[in-house]
Amino acid sequence: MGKEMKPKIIELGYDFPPVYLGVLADLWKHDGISQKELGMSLIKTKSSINKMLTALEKECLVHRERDKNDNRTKLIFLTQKGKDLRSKVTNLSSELELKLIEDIPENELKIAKSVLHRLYLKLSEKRYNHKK
Amino acid sequence: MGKEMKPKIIELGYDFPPVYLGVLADLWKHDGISQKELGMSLIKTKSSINKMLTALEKECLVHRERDKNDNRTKLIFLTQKGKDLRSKVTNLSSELELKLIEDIPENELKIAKSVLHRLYLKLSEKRYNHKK
DNA sequence: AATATTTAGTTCACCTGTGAACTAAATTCC
DNA sequence: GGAATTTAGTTCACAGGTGAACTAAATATT
Repeated sequence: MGKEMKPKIIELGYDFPPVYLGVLADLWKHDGISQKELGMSLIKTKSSINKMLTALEKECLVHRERDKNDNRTKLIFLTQKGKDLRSKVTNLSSELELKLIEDIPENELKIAKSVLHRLYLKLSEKRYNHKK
Repeated sequence: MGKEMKPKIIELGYDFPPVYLGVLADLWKHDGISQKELGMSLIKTKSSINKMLTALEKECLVHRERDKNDNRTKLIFLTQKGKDLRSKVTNLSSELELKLIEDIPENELKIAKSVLHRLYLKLSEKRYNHKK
């Protein structure tokens, strides 16, 4: 899917790895969340999130602001450009997703997602135990 | 799963990335296949396969031989060490897999696998079309 | 038979993601 | 209220995977 989206990102005048769209997608849902929260929802480490944000900041799509209630955390906000990108990208990506899943029955998709989610939970739990 | 297996690989006296076990698993099924075939079955590019084999060769687990029928292709064979590793590793990994999928109903697993497979096919087909 | 195309493998520079070590702020606990 | 611990974020070196350019062998084309 990245291979599909990359040229479209370029067409829009930007240049960042397609996966980073996940960050924007998250922010389109809830603007002003912390890097920690981003990491949890995208299942990425803090170093990854950091790298992504640095790149998106360079493209002037997001910016970081210190949280006044907790000076350790930084809240991530969309710039106007970042907000404007939403409609263009969501069209493209939902089109792609539709083509991708068009002939897979909905209930099978649901089961597949839930199985993957359970595997994910098991593995993270396991990891956690080992760290102790 | 890599995180689980890594220390066990070390314990066995080897040192290579856990994903590379996939190569060995393939060879345990069919010894003497080409790099091309390995790439297809593991869904890896030829450069990846090359890197993996170079590492496994260094650990004296596999070796490459020119194919007498076609001098371009190299066939990959397990060394004695490579063969010996089989029982130790398959125990470990099937144990891990069992723990992982123990409480996921078999039919759901089957559906999940088939959904993923269909997604994979769709995406590769799409890529192929674009390349033309 | 000579040339062009395709195919298998190698090499290399690069991309994304991460762990580990670090800084600085907040919280916990005597 | 001061020391120890925890937490959020940054930095950096490295890991695994890949595309692109290459070599050499095989196959197709004429």
